[in-house]
Amino acid sequence: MAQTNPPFMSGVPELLLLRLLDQKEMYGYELVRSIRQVTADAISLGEGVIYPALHSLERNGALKSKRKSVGGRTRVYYSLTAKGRRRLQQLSDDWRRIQSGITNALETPSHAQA
Amino acid sequence: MAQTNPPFMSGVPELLLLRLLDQKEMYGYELVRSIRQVTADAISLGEGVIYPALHSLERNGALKSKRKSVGGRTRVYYSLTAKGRRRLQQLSDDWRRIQSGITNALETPSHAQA
DNA sequence: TTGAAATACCTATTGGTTCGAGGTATGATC
DNA sequence: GATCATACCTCGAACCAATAGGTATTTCAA
Repeated sequence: MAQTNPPFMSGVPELLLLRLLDQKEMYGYELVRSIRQVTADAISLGEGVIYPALHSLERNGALKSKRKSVGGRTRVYYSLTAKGRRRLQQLSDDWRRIQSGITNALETPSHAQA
Repeated sequence: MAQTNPPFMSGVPELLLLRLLDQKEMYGYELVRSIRQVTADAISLGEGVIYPALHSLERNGALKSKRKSVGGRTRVYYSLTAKGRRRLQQLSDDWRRIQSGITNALETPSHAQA
């Protein structure tokens, strides 16, 4: 089914990952749960979204990773690079621009004048 | 270059079209300008986005159209169907959900506790 | 002790859709 | 008579989120 490009989700995984990792380093599985938490269950992203997104962000230099062994388990911790912080800034700005545009449009009273 | 699915734009054309056409019937070229206006230039959608979106919305029954001749020019006016109004309602709800989720995530103080 | 659930990682495929560029034609303007 | 604004349209590319499926280890209850 793949229900791709669902409404309003483009760019969202990247923004959330950068935002969370800007606060502290985390590993993939943790990020999946964390995203549900910080969005109060409004947004839920599966591992099939998170892992590829992490890999792609690392590939283009926005994230760096290190492996850690914790209680017999291997975790891959990610954190932001300088480039990642710039990208976060840019995405946040984009988000706020779109957000305010839509808010304007939705709030325009139903029979307002130009 | 095609700069596709730029961050945060998925679903946006559909939402804006339904929203504007819920207020009054309009034609494509008019909608292009209107979107810039109601979003205070935050969002600008070209004809290459608007026309296919209108056709697709009409195809699946959210819009109905009628041709009008105005001063020698042919215009295709679109308006919402009942299905279109339901779709608008659903998209608005989706938008508000995502929007509040992201706002939560972005506003979380940088070193907040779980 | 066995087996289910949670933890933790991963990939392949699909599908939808936005975008820029380009194309036609008419009316207005200079 | 040329250029601009109006008004419609299509095509192709690029992108990327989602589902589904796959591996392996630890934990815990029956």
